Amino acid sequence: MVRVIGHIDLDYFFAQVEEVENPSIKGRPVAVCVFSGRTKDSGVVSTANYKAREFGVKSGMPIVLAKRRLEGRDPIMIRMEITKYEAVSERIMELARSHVDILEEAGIDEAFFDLTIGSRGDFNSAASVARKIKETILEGERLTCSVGLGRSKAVAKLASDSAKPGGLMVVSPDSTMAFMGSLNVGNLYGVGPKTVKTLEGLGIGTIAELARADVSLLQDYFGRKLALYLHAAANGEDDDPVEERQEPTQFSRIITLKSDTTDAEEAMNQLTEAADDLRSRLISRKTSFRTLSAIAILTNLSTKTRSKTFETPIWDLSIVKNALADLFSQLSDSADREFRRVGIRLSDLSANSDQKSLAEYVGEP
DNA sequence: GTATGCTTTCGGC
DNA sequence: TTACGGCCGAAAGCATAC
Repeated sequence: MVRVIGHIDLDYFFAQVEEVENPSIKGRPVAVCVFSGRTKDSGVVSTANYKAREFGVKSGMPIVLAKRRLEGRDPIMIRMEITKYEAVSERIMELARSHVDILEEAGIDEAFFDLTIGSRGDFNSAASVARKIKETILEGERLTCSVGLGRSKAVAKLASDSAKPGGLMVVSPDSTMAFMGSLNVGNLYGVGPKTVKTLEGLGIGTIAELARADVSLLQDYFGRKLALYLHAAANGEDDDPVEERQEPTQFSRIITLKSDTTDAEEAMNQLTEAADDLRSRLISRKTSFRTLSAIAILTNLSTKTRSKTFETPIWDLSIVKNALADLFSQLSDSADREFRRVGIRLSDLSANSDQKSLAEYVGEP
C-alpha cells in the first residue's frame, strides 16, 4: 500500500502571529527576537517575516546585525512571547488533527500527518483535504501555512518547503524523483550543513546522486542507521511512520550570563530561577527524571555537557543540588574557556500516570 | 554478534 | 569589523552483558 503522507508548516510562524495580533505592522519588516539581557540588543532573531528576509534578515542572526540590515526601513523588532505562540499552535494542531488519520507534531509550527486511510490512497482526494485544512486555519486563526503531500515524510517535508509560502504541493509517487532529484541534499529532512559537507567530499551534491550512491560507502561515513535512512529518503522510500507524539522526553532551561565566568558556583547561583521553573514543571506534569545534565555554552559558542543518571526516578530537583554542582565543576575543569551561557536539562522522564497507579492497585488486598 | 544503557554531540526551528 | 537563544528530539560513541 502506498502511503499518503503530508507535512504542514505555518509560514514564518511567530512573526505571522504578531502580524495577526497587530495588522498595522503588515508590509513592514518584522523580526521576532530573543533578547538575552546581556546588553541592550544582545540576542538573536528567532523569526523574520518575508519583508525582513528581503533584506537578508533570518533566524539565528544577531539582533544588532539585523537592526543594521533594516536601518531606515521602518522595522519592527518584537520580543518573543513563546506562551502566546504555544496557545495558537495548540488550537491549530487540533484543527488539523480533526481532518486526518494521524497527526505528529514536529515542533511548534509544523506537523506530519497520515491520510492513507482517509484518502483511500488517492492523492487527489488527499489534496482536497489539504486545501480544507488550509482554509480552516485561515478562517479560524487568520494564518497561512504551506502544505506538502508525498509518499513519505521526507518527500512531504520537501514538498511543503517548495510550497512556501502559503502553497500546496502535491508530489504523487510517480513524480517523486522528477520532483526532488535535482534538489540539493541539504534540502532533505535531517541533513544539516555537516552532513552536506561530508557528502560533498564524496562527490554527492543532489538528491538523485545520493539516491544512486553506494550504501556501504555511506555507512563508512555516517554509520549504518543514518546511511540507510539517507539512501531511502533520497529514493523517496523512507518508511518512517507518522506517530502521535507522546509526552516530552526532556525538559531544559538555559540562560545567558550577564558576563562570562569560569566559576562553577557562580554559574549555579545564576540558575536558581531556571531550577525553580524546572521544579514546577516536574510538579505540574507529575513527572520524574533519572538523568540530570549541566549545560555550558563557552565563550567561543561551543557547547559542553556533563550528565549523571540516577538509579531511581527523582521527583524533586532540589535533592540533587549537590550532584548538579558537581557536574558544573566537572565542566569548569574540562573547559579551557569561560562559560557564556549555562543551563540544566532533565531527561529520562517518566510520568506518574494516575490511571496506571489505579490499575496497579486493582486486585491488591 | 546483538541488545541495552548511559553520555555527549548534533541538527532543526 | 564583530556581533550570537532557548529550546527540542535523535543518534553517535562507548561500555557492558549475554
